[in-house]
Amino acid sequence: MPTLEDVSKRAGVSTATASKVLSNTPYFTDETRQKVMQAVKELGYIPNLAARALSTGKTHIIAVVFPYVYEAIFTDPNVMHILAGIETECTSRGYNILLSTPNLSANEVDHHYLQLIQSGYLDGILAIDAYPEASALEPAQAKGIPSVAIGYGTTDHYVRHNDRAGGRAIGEHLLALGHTQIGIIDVPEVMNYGVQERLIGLRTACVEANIDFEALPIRHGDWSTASGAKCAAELLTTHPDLTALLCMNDRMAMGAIQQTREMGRDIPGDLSITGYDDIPTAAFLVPPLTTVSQRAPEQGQVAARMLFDILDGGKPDPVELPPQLMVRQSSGPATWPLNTM
Amino acid sequence: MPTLEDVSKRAGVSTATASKVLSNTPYFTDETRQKVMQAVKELGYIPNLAARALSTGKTHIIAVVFPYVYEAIFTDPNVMHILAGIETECTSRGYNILLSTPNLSANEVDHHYLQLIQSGYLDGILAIDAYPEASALEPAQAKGIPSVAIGYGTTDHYVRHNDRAGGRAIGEHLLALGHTQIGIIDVPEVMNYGVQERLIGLRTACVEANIDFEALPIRHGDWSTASGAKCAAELLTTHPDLTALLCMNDRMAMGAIQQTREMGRDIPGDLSITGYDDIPTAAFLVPPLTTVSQRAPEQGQVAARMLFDILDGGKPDPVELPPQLMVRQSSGPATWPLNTM
DNA sequence: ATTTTATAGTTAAGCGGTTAACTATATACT
DNA sequence: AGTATATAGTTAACCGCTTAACTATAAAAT
Repeated sequence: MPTLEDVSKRAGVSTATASKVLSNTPYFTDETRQKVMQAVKELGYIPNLAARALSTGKTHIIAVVFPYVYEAIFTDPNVMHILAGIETECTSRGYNILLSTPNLSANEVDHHYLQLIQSGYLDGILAIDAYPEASALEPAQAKGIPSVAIGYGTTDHYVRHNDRAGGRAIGEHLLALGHTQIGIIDVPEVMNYGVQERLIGLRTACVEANIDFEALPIRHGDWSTASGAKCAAELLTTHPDLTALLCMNDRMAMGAIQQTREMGRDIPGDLSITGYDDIPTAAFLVPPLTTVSQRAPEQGQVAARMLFDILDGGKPDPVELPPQLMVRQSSGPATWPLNTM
Repeated sequence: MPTLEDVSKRAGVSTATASKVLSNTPYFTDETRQKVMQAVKELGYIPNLAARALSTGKTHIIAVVFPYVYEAIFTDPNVMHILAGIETECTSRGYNILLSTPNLSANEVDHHYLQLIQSGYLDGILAIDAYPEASALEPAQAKGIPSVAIGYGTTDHYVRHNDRAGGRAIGEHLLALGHTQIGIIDVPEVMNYGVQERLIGLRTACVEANIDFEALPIRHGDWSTASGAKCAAELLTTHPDLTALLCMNDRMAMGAIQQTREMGRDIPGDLSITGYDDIPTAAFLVPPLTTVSQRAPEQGQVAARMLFDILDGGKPDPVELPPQLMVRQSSGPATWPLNTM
């Protein structure tokens, strides 16, 4: 691997000149520039990033951190879409992405992760923080490393989906269609902070429509399709008068759809079903699923931009992305009195 | 940020001693070790990785490369599972993962990617190579950077799913159930090399069972659920005598299942449907989908181990992971003569 | 008593860039 | 003519860590 010294020797200049020419510093004759460039080309010179990093203190690496708070995070469509958004932005800026998956679930903090953060290897950090309590960014902030949280972190800088508005939007949608008997399929409180926010938004929508939110039947799944089917079965059996099922993610909604059809009820004729997330499959289900998009790729992009802004010395304000209601065919007007079996 | 020099001063030793103590070099008194460790702890010293990298030539970073050969690669469950497998192995060895998504689709090679490869920032490369023609590893190999391909690359070192055996296995499964009229839903040749291999395996199974493979009706989808439904509709309309649909991925199989039910036919009573990949949802579909697992996490893990073996000076042999047939309820005995609508 | 060997530590030379500080010349300004 | 300024390039220190080569002492071997 040729070094800057090789280049400078071949070009007949000092390493300082070679270095400066390569970084487009002014005050060099075209001739000198040509000589250096020529040498670079002939030798196939590529700067050594470790040396540059040591010298400048900048690595052009940013870490994307997603804590192992739950299994299968690598296949969570939301998380991966966020990652895709980050990737787009970073690549276009010439930054590299380093993946880190610290184990925050244990009592002790992940040692390897702490080392990495303080190693000077990272120009900045983007963390997917699901809860304020288990923030991956606290140690980073303590060390003054520029960082942006995606979700419910405790940093000054964050971008998140407005779950409260999302819950309210989907609620208002169903209420506007005349639904008053709505069954809810969510997940246990500990599994997601955003879901709690959505429930608050949903309650607001109910209050404004004079519906008793507390009276709505609710079941806790675990995000999986299977649990959605199970919860739907329970809800429809114990509350045959329900005209809608509101699910906190699309996969559980898929399960609910299957289960509902299994029980011989038409969607949306007899029952409306809504999801959350707008996963790619949602639009292709039969019937296509009414859901809420969290605009995950945008979250990633916005977070990355925010981080670059900080690196440039800016002080960007937090961003709350409004939800995007995707009305499709799985929700329709409430039919009342219900045409039960 | 405290440096080694700070540590050595505080401990009253030379930086060499401090450095060696930290790397467990022999020939030091316990007293000296204690002094150094004490200083490290008091100062909260963390080695600067850029400096270490410059000095040792090792960064402990390996790049995971997935070319942008098709859209939505970040949500391809197989790719993400491979990534998860890699992550597990790398984390346990104290290596960091740098994500790279070069654009190989254009005529020119990705410049940023080439720079990265030759920058000395990478100890090794793991690439997901879908085709021998568009290998992300060629430039890396040219520079002598340790690299392992996952899929159909051109490197000495690779790990791949045995698609041929997989195609054969799923074929033999259907044939053993008595199916002879099998409709195939695959994707255009250019979209995936592995699929071509599966078809070869399938043909072998047919030949051995005295079935004319060439006569089997086939439709090309695009991996999506919607395309699966469309192809299924076409096949079942033009060939009402089909008793099975063999799909080249699970998502198309999902579409096929929906479409088939829409058309009033029972699965597996009237028609067997199989997928490929064994995505997480596959087991929870109604009916649960018979499919083939590519064992993606294992591919990732094996590839990572292989790379570490190379880094340790080894010369590991390529690995072909045998397919894992997941027989579930979407496939059953062929019923003949067919009970058509 | 002298040479080996093992133990315990230090000095200083890299690794490959960047950049502040400096030198040197040509041009422009009083 | 003398000073300021713009232009063009060099020297050498520095970033923080590793490690080969060296010094120095004590214990073991000859």
